[in-house]
Amino acid sequence: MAFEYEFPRAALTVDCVVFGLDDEDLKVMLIQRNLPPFKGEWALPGGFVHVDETIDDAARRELEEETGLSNVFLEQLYTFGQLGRDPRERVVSVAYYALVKLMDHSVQAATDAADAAWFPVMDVPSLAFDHHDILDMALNRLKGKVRYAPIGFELLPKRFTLSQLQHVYEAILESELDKRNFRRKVLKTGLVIETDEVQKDVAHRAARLYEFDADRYKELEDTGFNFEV
Amino acid sequence: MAFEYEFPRAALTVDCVVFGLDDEDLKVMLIQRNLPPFKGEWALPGGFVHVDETIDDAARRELEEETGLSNVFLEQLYTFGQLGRDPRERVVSVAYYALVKLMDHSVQAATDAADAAWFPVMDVPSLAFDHHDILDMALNRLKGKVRYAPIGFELLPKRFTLSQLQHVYEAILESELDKRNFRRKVLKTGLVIETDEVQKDVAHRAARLYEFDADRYKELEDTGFNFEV
DNA sequence: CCAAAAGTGTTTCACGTACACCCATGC
DNA sequence: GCATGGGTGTACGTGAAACACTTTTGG
Repeated sequence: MAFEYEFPRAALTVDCVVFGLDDEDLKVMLIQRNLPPFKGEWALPGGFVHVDETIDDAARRELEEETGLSNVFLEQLYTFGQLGRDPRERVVSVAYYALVKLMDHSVQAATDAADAAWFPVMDVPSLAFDHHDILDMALNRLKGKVRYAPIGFELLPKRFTLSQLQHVYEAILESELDKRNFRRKVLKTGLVIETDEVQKDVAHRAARLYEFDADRYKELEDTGFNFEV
Repeated sequence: MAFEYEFPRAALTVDCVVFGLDDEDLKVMLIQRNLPPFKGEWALPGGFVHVDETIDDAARRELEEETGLSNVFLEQLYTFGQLGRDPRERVVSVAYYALVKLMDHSVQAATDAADAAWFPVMDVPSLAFDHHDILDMALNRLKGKVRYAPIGFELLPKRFTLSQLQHVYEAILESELDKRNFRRKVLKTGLVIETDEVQKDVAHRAARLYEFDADRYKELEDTGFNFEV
């Protein structure tokens, strides 16, 4: 007990909503708490912000510590400061959401922490604290942002088929899209480049693989451009 | 010095970017600091979050204390936690942006705090802390959000002319809009209702006054609707 | 040869956009 | 009567949406 202040201070934490796409389902990573409060319940990964690290750094550190994930898309979501959201004391939490490429690393590798697991976002268990509110807001942000920013790619491996990309959008937006219209629209943006590689080991006609052209997106962004799906 | 913690804690503050529309210009309210650090420089209104109030409440309280404004549109913007953003110690600030109806209360009434003043957003003085970053982000948020949410009305009195509404959009988006197309599009949303009142004391043909239909917006919102201008 | 997903064009309709003139009012 | 902003309609082109069949590959 060595740090003293003139006025009482809230504790500052980060919580991360980590999304991944597994087959057709949008999933979120949860960890089972092994400490009170809410011991044994599922919660978003997160923890305290150190006084000598930025909030972004804290989010990345906690993510790596608790789930082994690094080098992921991570963006600040909202700061939750309701009274009583933590039963112990006043805790203000800066929430982030992350998008990870589940198809690269298998789900296994990403969840070797025994108490971490992926849940379909449409079927999550009861959550600790106000983490349901945080998850809801993250889902809404994702649904909104995916329509005007090219973040869908963050859920896919570097090379992907257009059908995979379409499934990303369908999973996030919870609606079916027309294949021909989707392909035409995506290709017209000029932001996906065709490679000369095709799928392997599939029991049907192999689809062509594409890559997202991040450089071109940066150019277009400057000239006031809007990715739209 | 009565409050002790096991680990050092950041101080938590709120900062408010208050927008108003004065004639044709989008303006932001700044206050001149009378305490170090940055004494004498302009800054966003803000202050410390009390341990027993929510962050939203803190923002409203600071806004009222420092500028006399209450009952305004207020929304959380982003949380700024860079190291060194406050030279004294680690301070994390939750930024908000507010939209006020400048035409109701005259500018005078809103700025009777002697050290508060409105500046055109395109011509603000040098600001304390990282407040330029906060202002930039607030402007970008406003530009984005005004396109899909009916928040432009928050800058106008309850009853307004369609030309006033158009000026709101032109000021925020920094572009000129076609009068006929704008009126058609706005009226087609069904979210502005014609009153039987017209302007008074104008040196030309008096324009009809309209009101925003908040009830109808709530209905439409539920059925998945998007205000678009 | 069958199953499974890849890949491909056209038509239709709604909406965005560009554009110019008369009207009402106060001074 | 003139200056000032209020108010109105149409034509054109682009883009969104709906829609079905052939192709390729592995088993």
